[in-house]
Amino acid sequence: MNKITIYDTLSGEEKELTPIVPGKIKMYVCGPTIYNLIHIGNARPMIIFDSFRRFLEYSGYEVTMVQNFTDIDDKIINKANSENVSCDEISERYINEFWKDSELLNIRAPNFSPKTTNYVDNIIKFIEELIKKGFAYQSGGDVYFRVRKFDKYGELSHRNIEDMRSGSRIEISDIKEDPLDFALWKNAKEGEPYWESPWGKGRPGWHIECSVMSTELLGKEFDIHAGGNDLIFPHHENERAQSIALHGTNFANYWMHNGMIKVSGDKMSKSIGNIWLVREVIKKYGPDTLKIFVLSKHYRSPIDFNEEGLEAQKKSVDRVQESLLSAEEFFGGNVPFVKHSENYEKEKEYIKNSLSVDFNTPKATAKIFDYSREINKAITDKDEKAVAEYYYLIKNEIGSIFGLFLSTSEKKGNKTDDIMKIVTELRTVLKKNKNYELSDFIRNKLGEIGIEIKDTPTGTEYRIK
RNA sequence: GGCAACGUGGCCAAGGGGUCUAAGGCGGCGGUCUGCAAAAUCGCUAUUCAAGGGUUCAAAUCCCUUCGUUGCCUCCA
Repeated sequence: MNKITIYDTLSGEEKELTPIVPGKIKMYVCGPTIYNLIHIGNARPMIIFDSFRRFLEYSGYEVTMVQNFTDIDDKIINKANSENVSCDEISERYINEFWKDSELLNIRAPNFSPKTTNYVDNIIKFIEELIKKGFAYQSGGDVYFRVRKFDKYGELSHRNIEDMRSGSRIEISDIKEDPLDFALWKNAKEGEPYWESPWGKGRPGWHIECSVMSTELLGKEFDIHAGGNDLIFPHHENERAQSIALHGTNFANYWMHNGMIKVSGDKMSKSIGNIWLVREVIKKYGPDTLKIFVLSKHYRSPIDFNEEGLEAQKKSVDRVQESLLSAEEFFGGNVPFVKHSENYEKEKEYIKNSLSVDFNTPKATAKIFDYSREINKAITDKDEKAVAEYYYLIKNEIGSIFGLFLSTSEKKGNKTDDIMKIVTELRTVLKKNKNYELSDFIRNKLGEIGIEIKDTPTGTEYRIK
């Protein structure tokens, strides 16, 4: 297996990936709170970590991936109240929609997709243990984590407790022993959903769910914990504190965090209201465009999102799709498999090596365009072997790692093809008779409805845009 | 105020001590092909990597300072 390095937030450096169990990787990705349709800010970690997981599998690892749904939380309660429906109805609805968007993006489902509300018993037990160990205390109907008792607090987000106090934006509360303490269990207010617990009716705090579900599904110590970098503090810091306090293990050995998507300088966020829904973007630009747009930037850098950028990306993706389609037509439908040449293996190595250094997807995706050009050249040269080789480098190597270019040829319907054949023949006759006025008229009219005519030396072709 | 990241061509974006007169994409310019067009293809489009110092035989890459941008410190992917 090739050496893979990734940047680890905790140590602040690139580290070689060494799994706890050789050949196996267990990873936990923080999923969304499901109170709305997902936007492309939510989609970035989905795209990145789905690809990373596929890359690990491509590299020979057996991967167990967990991504949770937070299905109980203030925002869900608010949404439910505003629509006058139950929280369950809200979370079920948006989980459903989440899967639709995932599928549109060609994102594989994780091995486990746990929901917080299914783990309340485990959460209660976890909290009880923390209380027994002195890391948590009850105050009224709430339970809090005693931050100062955990001496590693702040390690992950690289900050120290004293700095945080001087910031003094932390609310002072007389029910907490210390302003830094955070809630493990929240007392239920009037009209809120609740579960029975040793501390009365209430619900889990935000951070505890991930500690519990990761432990239940992956064990007390696992390999990779991932999510957006806005979760580093407080969410991941708190998760880590709870888990290490209770189990004494390292919890997660590697912390991966993706950068934010910004819109003209601001972070894309539901609370600011500058969001782009995944399904809107896909409808307008297609899944491959969105994915390559995301993957052509390094996952830790911020991305500035704008339509011009997507527009440019779409053009590049259309060109690739065009060449794949041409390759299929070149072989009359199906591109035959060919024995991997030395060159093919060399290219595979290049892709693998690029992705093995802190998952450098921009370097790998750049290859798509090189291969696309090679396909076009090979078609011109009638080099069957090369056409097939570069076709499969895109489709089966890069495509399988990133979930790209799954379907190329379904843009044409059967009847459309028949009609177009007639139109094409008509134009050929017209052109033979030098009736360019009429043949151009047909071409222009078709162009207006999005059918592009191309008169090539070998005959007339068309594309539906 | 504290912590962290970043500043590469007109725009997006890799590279992270020598193979960099810097990959790839978008755009632009020119050639080939074509009745014309589109597509394709070929060539050109950063002696330069925010600015100023320093280390080194050698820096876009390391160090310092300044300027600028962003994220986190409160729910957030």
